[in-house]
Amino acid sequence: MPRPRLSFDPVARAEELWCQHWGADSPHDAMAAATSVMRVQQLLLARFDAVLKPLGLTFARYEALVLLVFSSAGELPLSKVGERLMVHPTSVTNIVDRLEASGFVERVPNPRDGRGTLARITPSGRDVAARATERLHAIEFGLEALDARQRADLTGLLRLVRIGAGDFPDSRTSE
Amino acid sequence: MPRPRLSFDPVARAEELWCQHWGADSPHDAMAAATSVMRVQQLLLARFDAVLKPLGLTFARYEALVLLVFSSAGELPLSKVGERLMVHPTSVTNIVDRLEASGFVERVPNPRDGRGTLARITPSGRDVAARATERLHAIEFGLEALDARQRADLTGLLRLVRIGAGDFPDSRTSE
DNA sequence: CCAATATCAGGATTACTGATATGT
DNA sequence: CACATATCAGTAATCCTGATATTG
Repeated sequence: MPRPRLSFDPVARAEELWCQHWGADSPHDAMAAATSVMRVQQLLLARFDAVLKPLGLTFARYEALVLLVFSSAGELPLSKVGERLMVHPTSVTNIVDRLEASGFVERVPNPRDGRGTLARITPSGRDVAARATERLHAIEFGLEALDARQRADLTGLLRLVRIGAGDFPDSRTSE
Repeated sequence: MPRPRLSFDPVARAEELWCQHWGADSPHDAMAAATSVMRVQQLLLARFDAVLKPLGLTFARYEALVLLVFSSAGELPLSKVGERLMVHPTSVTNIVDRLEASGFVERVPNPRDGRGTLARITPSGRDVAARATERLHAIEFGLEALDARQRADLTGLLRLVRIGAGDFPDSRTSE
């Protein structure tokens, strides 16, 4: 449905030129794979933000909201939110500010740590999270082009990359 | 080598909770794959920017520089740069501003179109691009965890997603 | 006159640094 | 006192809208 941006595969073209300029012994296959990740992320994020915009959400705020929906009490310390979403503490403050201004979360002091603050999801927040999820389900998170097997393969390959980059420890190794 | 951020796989955890909250018939596999793309992109970009920072480059500027290195004459219209990198015209202006301030590119009027401007790479720009590429090769673009087969598989799967999102037309179809 | 090419002004979002108030 | 948890001020990077001068 979307109009193609280019008349050729930019990743394949780049890999070809890479070999010519920097040698066939360069890790051109890694360059092509990494470039693909970057480009797909751009394409997916653009689609997600377009779908969420009418609801007053960005994808970052949606992720924070879902984290709260999934928590047992509907609330989490801001530090936990930042850790899980890999965002800077000051960015968490900003994101929660916006969500609070929209009435989707509220700040409450952490009863178990006087220094901390909890973000607590509101009924309105749960409602918008459900509607946003519906919309993302409708576009299959931008992955209509992949079948179940391919989605699992993709997740598995990226899982290896995440372990290699220290996202979480590989439970199958003794470390 | 990097210290793990979490003690569990956040993507697997999310997929589990997704089924509990929004049903096993939801496209939870697409959610898991899309979330993996987002997370890997964050991890890779952080590594790339860390490696490029000592050279005075961000990954976005590096990509623009490589585009010029690969062009036959070492120069391209700014509009072409934006198209290829999927960045907004105003962002191209900004990126070229920075590269020009660093002495890595220069602006010259487009002799074939009086409205346009070319970004032309300088000898200094070619030098820093080569050194940056060396550094990225040294970390195998963050994909040390994948072998050649896995890199090709990853690129192939993401190619399907890109075609589905309209990145470029599938040459095997008649359209 | 209409369309394309930058560029600029201004606003929005997120990342980061450094400083700070508070509490463990 | 050292450390952790937000928050704030300020800067940087990028995206976007709208306006503009120039040119095709």
